[in-house]
Amino acid sequence: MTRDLDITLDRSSPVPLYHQVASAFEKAIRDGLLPPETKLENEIALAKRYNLSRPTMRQAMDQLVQNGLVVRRRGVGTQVVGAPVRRNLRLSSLYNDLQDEGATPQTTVLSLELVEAETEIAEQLNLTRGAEVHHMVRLRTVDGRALALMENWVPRGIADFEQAELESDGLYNLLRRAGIDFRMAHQTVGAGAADARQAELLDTEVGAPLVMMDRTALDSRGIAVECGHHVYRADMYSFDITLVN
Amino acid sequence: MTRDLDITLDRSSPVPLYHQVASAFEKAIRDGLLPPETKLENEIALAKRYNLSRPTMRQAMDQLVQNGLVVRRRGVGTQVVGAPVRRNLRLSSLYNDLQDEGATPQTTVLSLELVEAETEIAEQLNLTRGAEVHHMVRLRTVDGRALALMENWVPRGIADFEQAELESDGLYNLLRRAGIDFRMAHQTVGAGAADARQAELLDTEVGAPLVMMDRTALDSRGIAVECGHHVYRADMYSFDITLVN
DNA sequence: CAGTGGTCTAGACCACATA
DNA sequence: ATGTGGTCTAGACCACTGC
Repeated sequence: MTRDLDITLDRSSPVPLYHQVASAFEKAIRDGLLPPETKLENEIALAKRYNLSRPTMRQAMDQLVQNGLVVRRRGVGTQVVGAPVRRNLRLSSLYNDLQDEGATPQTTVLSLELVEAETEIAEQLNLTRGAEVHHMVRLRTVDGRALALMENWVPRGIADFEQAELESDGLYNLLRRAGIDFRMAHQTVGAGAADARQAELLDTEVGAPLVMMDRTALDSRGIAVECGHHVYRADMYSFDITLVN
Repeated sequence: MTRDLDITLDRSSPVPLYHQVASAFEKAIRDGLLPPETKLENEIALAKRYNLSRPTMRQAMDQLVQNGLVVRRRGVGTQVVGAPVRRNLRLSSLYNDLQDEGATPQTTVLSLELVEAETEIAEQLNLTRGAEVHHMVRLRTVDGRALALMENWVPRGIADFEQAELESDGLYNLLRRAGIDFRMAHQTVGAGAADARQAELLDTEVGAPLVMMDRTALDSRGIAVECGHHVYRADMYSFDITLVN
């Protein structure tokens, strides 16, 4: 049934106990120590085993459920899911595949300027029209092959931008270093055909299918701090989503 | 600051208290009673106000956070998010728009048969190759306009399929009625170009951009019960995603 | 410093699934 | 009948934020 995981808890660590436990289980599942469909001990026994209260143990299990690693059934128990994230049917997530193989992504800044927000952007960022925003266009390549064309807007005053930093660390790392605490993002994923400019930059044909993604990111105050419009070559990128409940 | 929401709790209801509270707040936020950036009372006061313990009140707030309606900051408080889900930048979620306007979606079953699973499908559903699966192809239209071509597979023995039921109620409702308790789904969203068959059925041109989605759905036992490959006209459909944390 | 959310405890009762 | 997860209580201490 359940092997006895050898979990060592550090009660003086700043890492919450439920997170320490959840991480240990997560690792065990990913490493195959707890194979698919394995039934876990019940929550009370687990709590006792690791000297935790039941609510704390439950919080750990909640995290596993949220991450799609286990499934709970009332009156029955908790099991490791039978079907881990599988590779795609017809869609190729080539970029991820490349990453796994140690390919080197590179980013080139095509444009970086301070502009007045158009109506659409102002709405996205909850600004008055004409407010100043940083606008940047970047091209991402992997092993020299064009992957994505990324256009982003950030309200003035949130951070300073330098081309070199943007190219070496990425937009999100730069913003995080500027003190932004991301909490939420709304994304829309669709498709479209490449226009002349996109086709040239992405080294493909006019009319070629592209994955299109729009995003608005909010910080810990619930305020929009960034929005972006990204297009990816359809043969090199796709989005993976796991829904729970 | 916080208006006093008039929430009536039914302690004898099978609906959990935290869910009753969360639903009331959710409605208040969506109705504009609690405008964006409104600061809520602290958790202890709220618990007291509604005669709940703090953990129960917290569970309610957790649900609001998870749904992207409020943001919490330690030492500061809880606020309604400043940027509710906005309309798209360049992507048009036309299908949703049509739905809002009361358009009538319709489904036609193009094919429905019991076949032996190909390797790819068998892997998706965690079956041995050659196991029998129901295979169906459906065309969805909205107000007579072609929207999506949907191909799905379900292991034999899970449910019985009838064309009429599939067209009137949809696949998921049919499976739910057969006792399937969906818990989790892995989705991959990408793009591609229409081939001849897709172009004809979706009333578009060969090479036209399509949104492509692959999905595997798991039930409460964590076992794969359905997988599908759907393609949508790019000018009529996109996926909305809200990420938290 | 005061106020907030984040974590944790030690129980309790209930609804549901399975035998 | 038994065992499971689902819910709920009434506290406690801590870490962080802002004044």
